[in-house]
Amino acid sequence: MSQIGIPKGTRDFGPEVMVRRNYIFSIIRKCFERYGYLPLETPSMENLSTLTGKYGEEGDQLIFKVLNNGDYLKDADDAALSQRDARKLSFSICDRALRYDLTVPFARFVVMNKNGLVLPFKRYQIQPVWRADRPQKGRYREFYQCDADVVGSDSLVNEVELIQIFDDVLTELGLSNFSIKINNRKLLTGLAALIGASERMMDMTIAIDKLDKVGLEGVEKELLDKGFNASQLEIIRKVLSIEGGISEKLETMEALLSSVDVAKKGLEELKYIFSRVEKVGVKKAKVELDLTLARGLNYYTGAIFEVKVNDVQMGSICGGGRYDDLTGIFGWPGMSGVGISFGADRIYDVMNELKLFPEELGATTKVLFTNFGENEELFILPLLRKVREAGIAAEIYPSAVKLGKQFKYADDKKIPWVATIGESEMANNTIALKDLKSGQQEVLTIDQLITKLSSN
RNA sequence: GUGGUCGUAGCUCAGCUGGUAGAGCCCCGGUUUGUGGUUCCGGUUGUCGUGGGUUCGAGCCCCAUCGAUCACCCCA
Repeated sequence: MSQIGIPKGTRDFGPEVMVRRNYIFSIIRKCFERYGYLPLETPSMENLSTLTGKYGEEGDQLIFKVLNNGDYLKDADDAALSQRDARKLSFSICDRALRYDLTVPFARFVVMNKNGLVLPFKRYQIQPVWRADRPQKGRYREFYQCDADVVGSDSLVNEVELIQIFDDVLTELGLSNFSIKINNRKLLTGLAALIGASERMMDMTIAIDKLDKVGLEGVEKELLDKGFNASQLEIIRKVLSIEGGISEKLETMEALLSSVDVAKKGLEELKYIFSRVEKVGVKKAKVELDLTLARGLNYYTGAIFEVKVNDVQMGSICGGGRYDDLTGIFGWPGMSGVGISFGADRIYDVMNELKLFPEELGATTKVLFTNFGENEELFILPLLRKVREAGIAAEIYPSAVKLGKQFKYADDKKIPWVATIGESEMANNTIALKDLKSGQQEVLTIDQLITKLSSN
């Protein structure tokens, strides 16, 4: 047994997987560009201080830290070292960390470049992120996020368009049974205020976020454990029991929460978003108002989104929301932003499970020229150049092995055409072109071959 | 961080109540040497994850360890 391997939660992507991944990425990228977003890349590493405190306590612990170079113990925290307090110690021996998401590095970029940006600034970013989580189904330690964010605009038109992007991309990828769940953090803030537990809003939201998993009773139990009292539970239960369509839910919430200004604002925002989405229409998405949606990331303040595929056992494949003051932490307050993120790896897993990848993605090389020897090689090389210049992916088998082996290579690599040139073809200036799928073979000139393969 | 399941040829796995390892696929060669995928014949492959223990004897039982996987927490 060999001992080589790769770190837990990471993966190699072989050619056939990469072809499919690129298919996903290209559809997402094209859609982002159709909506006016521009590309951005940031470094894999950020300063540790840039990342800490943005993802909640739980999130901070999942940040991969990078050990300093050189004599990194020189500045180590002596107290932490002697107490073997690894967490505390890490801050004195790690100045950098791998990025945990794309939104925070984006906010950092915006602040650093505030003088040169055209506002509102719309960017997209497709890069890997790292989380020191324990891997399981659909959860990796290195995975790709595909983000689109806009900062410098309060307009809810952005929210509406981002919902359209979810719908456009996932529909184009062939998904049909998925739900875009929408909520607004302001409602949760308002609810917490109403029951007099503003400072414990996170505890509350984390508990009610589990409604579909543990049921109403489970949620109430968790809330009780966390010290909420009966009258508080009463109100929360009312909210969680709200049923019906989007407008009914909104009306009921209004009746419950209209005394709280924040909540009122949140309800107005939601109404606006839903009415516009309805007006513009969706392709395949089911747009839902999910009052239990909370989302763990600390920085969200307004609308929040999550996308789930309904017929596959898998966590959410996309997320997003509005954050009013993410740039404020880096010294530029008042810049509201909103963004979404596609989890490419989960989308890949879902599409794989549902067999949604098109068949023909595998074929890259279109035609293989067989190799009989040096004379033929000399004859073929110029032809090959001509074929490639016509935009046709072509290759020559690099050595003159048995013909059967060369055909098998084409077959294994799913190359659809094989061009054979031997003595008689050279004499007549022709090519024997075989269609591996049908088994048919015909004799063509080079120009006929190019015409044929260009139109296929 | 907590818990469950599983580690046998390159891959997927079998191996009965403990008696010194198998199948299919893949790969390689052949089927008279310019035609793959289909048929037929032949061949290679393993310190049974690692370390220890029980036993006359362990792939199988016990302990430890590492790895994979699933669930919880949280999240894409």
